[in-house]
Amino acid sequence: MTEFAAPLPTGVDGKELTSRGAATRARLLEAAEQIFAELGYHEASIVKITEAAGVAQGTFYLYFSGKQQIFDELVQDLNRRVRHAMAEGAAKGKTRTESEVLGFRAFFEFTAEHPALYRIIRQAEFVSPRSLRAHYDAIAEGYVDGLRGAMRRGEIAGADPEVLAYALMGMGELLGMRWILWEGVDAVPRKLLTELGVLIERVLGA
Amino acid sequence: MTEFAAPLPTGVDGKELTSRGAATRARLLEAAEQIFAELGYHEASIVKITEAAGVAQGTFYLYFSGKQQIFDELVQDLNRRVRHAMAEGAAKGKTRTESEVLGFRAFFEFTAEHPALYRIIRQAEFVSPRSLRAHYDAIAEGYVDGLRGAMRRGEIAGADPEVLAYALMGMGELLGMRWILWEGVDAVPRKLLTELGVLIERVLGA
Amino acid sequence: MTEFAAPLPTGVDGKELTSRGAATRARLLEAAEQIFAELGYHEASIVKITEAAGVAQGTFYLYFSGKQQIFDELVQDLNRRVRHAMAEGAAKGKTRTESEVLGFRAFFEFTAEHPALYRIIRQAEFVSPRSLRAHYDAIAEGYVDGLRGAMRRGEIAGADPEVLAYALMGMGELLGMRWILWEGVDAVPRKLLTELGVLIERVLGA
Amino acid sequence: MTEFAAPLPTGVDGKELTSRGAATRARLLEAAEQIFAELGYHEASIVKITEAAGVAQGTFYLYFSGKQQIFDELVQDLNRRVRHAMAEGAAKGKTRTESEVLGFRAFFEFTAEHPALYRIIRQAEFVSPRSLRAHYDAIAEGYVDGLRGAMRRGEIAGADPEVLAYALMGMGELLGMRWILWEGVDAVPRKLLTELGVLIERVLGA
DNA sequence: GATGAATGAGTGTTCATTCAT
DNA sequence: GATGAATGAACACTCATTCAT
Repeated sequence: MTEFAAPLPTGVDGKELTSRGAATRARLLEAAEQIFAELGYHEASIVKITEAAGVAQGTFYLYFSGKQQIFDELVQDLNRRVRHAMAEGAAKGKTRTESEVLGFRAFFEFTAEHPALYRIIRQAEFVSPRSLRAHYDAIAEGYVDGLRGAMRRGEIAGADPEVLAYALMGMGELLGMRWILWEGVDAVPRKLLTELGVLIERVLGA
Repeated sequence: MTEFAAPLPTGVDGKELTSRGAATRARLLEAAEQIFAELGYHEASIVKITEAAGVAQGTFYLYFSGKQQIFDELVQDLNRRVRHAMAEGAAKGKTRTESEVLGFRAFFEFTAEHPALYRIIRQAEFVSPRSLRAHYDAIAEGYVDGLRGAMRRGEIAGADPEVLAYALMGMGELLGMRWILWEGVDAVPRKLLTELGVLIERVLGA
Repeated sequence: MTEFAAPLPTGVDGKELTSRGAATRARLLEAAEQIFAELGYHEASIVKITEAAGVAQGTFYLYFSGKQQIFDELVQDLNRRVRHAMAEGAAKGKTRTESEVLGFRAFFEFTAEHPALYRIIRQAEFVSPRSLRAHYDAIAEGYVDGLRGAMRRGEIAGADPEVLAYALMGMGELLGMRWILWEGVDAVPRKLLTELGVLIERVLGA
Repeated sequence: MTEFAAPLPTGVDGKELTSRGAATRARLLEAAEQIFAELGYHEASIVKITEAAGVAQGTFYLYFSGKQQIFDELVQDLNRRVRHAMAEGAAKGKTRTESEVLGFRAFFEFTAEHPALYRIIRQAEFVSPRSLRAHYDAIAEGYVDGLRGAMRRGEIAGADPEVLAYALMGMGELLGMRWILWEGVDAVPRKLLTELGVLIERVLGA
């Protein structure tokens, strides 16, 4: 599980921080997450972020080298959280196949429960293409092995596992956008979860 | 087919245009499409668009009320084109089921063949949420009836047809992003098309 | 004399200007000259320049790509003016030797009569070293030939003509700084001019 | 020789320093000299100076009241060093006239051997005009008496001794800039030194 | 119909300086 | 004596939009 741990926070000069500094940095990160999710990358501004964090503008640059960097850090953070949630979901499965289904259900539930966070990701296409690709690839990678094993054992139908992974992520994202984000609901509707479970199973050919 | 026709072009004051005016407007629209696709909404600027169109800055505001409006118009245009392509694709199917599969394959092929255009759409989330939702809904709507009919006749498995439609669009988009946009290929790889066909059939339970 | 002519003014995009545009550009250049001379490069700011020119900040960037560029242009302009003044001074000499002396006296008189302008040059060492070197070299170059000829004819004593040119410029500059700039006088004191004439003749060994 | 000694170092509050404090202050001064010479006054920043000195930012203000003050102190220090070098140079002369020539050669050699330091001086025009004038005046003053005496004895030609002093400094500076700084050489080229010796003698009319 | 000069609010970022610890 | 977090005013620069010609 250490693979999901965030690196030690440092100042922009790479030096370790006092607890006061670490707290300020965390406040900025939190504020940025909220502002980016609400306003989008471009409408978000350093002023708005620092105001939300309750610090002066200059303070921002003590901890982040710029707007892009804090965005990238947010994407990485999000990535760690998604993968953590997926691993936890998969762990609940009793059979291997169940694990695959539950893993992707966890992915969906995460995007569904943090729709605001997921809006951040979709911005990355123009802001930081590398981050975007790294994000999807990291999730897919964590899945490909499990899928390959399940195929070998004949538990799920054959297909290119990477294609499968991306297809499932795509499904999850658009479904989350349509029924969670646009509908403005807080909880994932039970009916949608059922529908989704069925679709995942169909795609996997389980 | 009239449903896919664009409205008559007018000036920003709503008046009809001379043929010279209509030509200028068209040049601006074309230039905007290219610039938005290449640079994204925010990096695109009116100067760049007017330069690409070979007109002065002020000319832009003779035909469009602002940056947002031309973006919205582009999204609507794109929407008409996608739906047109899907209808043509579906028309090639001999059975109803084949039509459904071919329709979505056409959707995917369109996004795959115009990856640059599709980048425009994904920007809309923060730029013009209404346009984004209208876009996806228009596509889904055109599909729901066909799916419902196929279900009634037992040709495909039961499921909420709107969920199905969004799931398929999500699949198509992420697959296109991963293998067309990121891979930088011009043509859709045959292998991917086969994989996709299989996945669509599985999702439809056909 | 065409060698001292300034290039046609254009916008930052390289396009020719209307007379209105050319006038604005000239006002900015004038304002910049005054502000740089008064405040120095670093204390000078675009706001101050545009305020002095009576235009909005954005207008500045219609004609100049930045602070450095307008500075460089000012240095080049100054260079043309100095060389023009020197050529005119030299032209008044009846003998070749007299020409050399008068040429350098003209250099000194120019720095003395435009002390503010000359402060701009001395800033260039850190701001735009290329400009600085180009400036001194252009002046020296214009002189070396004359000096070489005079030496050949035995009118002045032998020495490396480039060394001679730089030595004379250095003399002129520090004398101007000390007695014109620091003394705050408007006209060149007659006594200083006499002293200088003597020193030039001595250095030249005339 | 006590005239060239630096005053006792104190903190910004005027209090005497412990040896630890004096050491820190010295490290800062050294770092500042290097940073100013390399980067110029404006590009130099307190952060860079304190980093180079290996102390925290706040420490700077324990010993100096600000950026200007440390700059002024550096200029004064430089002044003491130049004058010391000139006095040593002059002392080597066997006759009075030789002393004058050697004194100015020492001035030139100093600027030539410490070109980086001399860049600091030329910045002072806008940063600290008083320091600049004080610097040149102190050097000139130390020379005027000697020149006057030599004139009275008919060893050198008549001229305003202050004008003479400034003229020589100007020559030396520009020659140093052109052939040492721009040429990037470490040692003073022998040929230049010879040329310079000749020019000094000519100017002095010796 | 078209131009292009002009605007000004807004951006991200820097840095000398202060101060609680 | 030393630290380093925090400040905030200032800066260079961009760009959607307006308008006189």
